Amino acid sequence: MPSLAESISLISGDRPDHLTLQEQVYQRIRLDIMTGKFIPGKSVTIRGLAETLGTSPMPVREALRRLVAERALQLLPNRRVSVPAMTIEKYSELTAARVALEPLAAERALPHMDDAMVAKLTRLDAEVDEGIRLGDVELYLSKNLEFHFTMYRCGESQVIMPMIESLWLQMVPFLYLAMKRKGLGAIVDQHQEALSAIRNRDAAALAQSIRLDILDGVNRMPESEFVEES
Amino acid sequence: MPSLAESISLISGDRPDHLTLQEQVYQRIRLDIMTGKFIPGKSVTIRGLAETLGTSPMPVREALRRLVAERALQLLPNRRVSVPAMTIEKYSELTAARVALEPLAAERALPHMDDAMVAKLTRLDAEVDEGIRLGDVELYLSKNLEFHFTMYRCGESQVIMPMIESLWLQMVPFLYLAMKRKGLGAIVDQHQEALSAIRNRDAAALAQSIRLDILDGVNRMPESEFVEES
DNA sequence: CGCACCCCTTTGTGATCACATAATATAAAG
DNA sequence: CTTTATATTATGTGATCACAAAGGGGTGCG
Repeated sequence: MPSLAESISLISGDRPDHLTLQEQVYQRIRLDIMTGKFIPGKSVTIRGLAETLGTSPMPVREALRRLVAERALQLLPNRRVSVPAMTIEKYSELTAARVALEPLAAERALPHMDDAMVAKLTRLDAEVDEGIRLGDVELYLSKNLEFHFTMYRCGESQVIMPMIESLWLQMVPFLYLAMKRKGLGAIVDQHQEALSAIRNRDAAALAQSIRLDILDGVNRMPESEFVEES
Repeated sequence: MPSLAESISLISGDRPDHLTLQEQVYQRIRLDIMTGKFIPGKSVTIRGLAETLGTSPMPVREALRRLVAERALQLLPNRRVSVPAMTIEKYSELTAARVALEPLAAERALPHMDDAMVAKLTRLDAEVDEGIRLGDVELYLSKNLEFHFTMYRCGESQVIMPMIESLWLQMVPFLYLAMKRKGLGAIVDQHQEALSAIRNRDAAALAQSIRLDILDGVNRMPESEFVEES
């Protein structure tokens, strides 16, 4: 199991006891989506996936429907599903929504973060840097995801977290493919600033560092990566 | 078909051509949820709903799963689904998320609103006031929903709108029951302020009026309406 | 009177089948 | 060779069945 799979499993309810088949299928398909295994626009079929995964069409059906509801997949007018293509408009919307919600999640998490959590986040940030240094897209994306979600989860937000998860579910597949094609480049983040804001118990500074972290990473996306229309 | 039904159908894709059975079942169950037809915490069964709606369990199954993904229903550890009870923490989170997203949606919609839209919103606001004056919960909730969603939809936001829809889906059932029990009272809103901000093309003023509109309505909720824990 | 055990029912999950529709390949006509 | 018409296949949707697990109820024992 690749490293990205473990990190992605941080998203949304990982209840090991609750291992219904459709849940496993859901996790697997979601991982495949986030690591660019499906070509955007090309429709995925229930029976095809069922045969690949060695199950009946039933669990696949429910997993696909759930992923459509979470906006990781789109329902075409033909009733078929596919990975949606990324447009500039959608990307800017995703960014705007992230800027609106993630600083909020970080602020709500701050009171619940102790020294051990700061240490854990510091370690994760080091691994993010390692990924950047090596140009390892999987490592970078997985550890960056872990950094953000580990932080936000401290807030125990039952409403805001699922929304952030949905946003990443829509954003990551595109980032994965774009970075795989263009390389990581000289990515900068605001993790250090966020960490020192946490240590100082400075909610405003933390929120601001998260805002900048999102916008920093985003503005480096060349236009050539997007498709034309919705 | 009651008035609330038509307004609620403003939420999420209403494609009349696309009338698969599970879609109709979904719309119907969603309406029942928002009008308090299910007791929070009491589990709803697939077969029970199927019998009530006169279909096989299949479409109900998919509709329920979709509503769970949209957070209108919750999945209990027993694999059963129920309308989640409202807690103070959840309500404050819903409010925070609304304050974060809805002003954003309004700002994005502003450039696309013409005089006809202002006239339509003015008419809807009058109907909202009528609902308040009559103490008609259904009328108030449906027209208030229409007012907000008609405005936000002008922005053609494909990412932010579904998130706002999910928030209302979680909020409205609770409001419905609380207002039915306690009455509308002297509800105040910021619709007039929003309308004049639109006429002046003042994005900041519009965003602020939406913020206040959300917080105004929210702070009037007595604590006695909530349940104890999550 | 309270509590544990057992039986019957209900329920969610997964598999299989049937059908209508959309997609694709094939063939015929220009 | 292109294009249109046709036939064949593939696909989503809905229904039904099988099964294991959870719920509920009643009885017997402590």
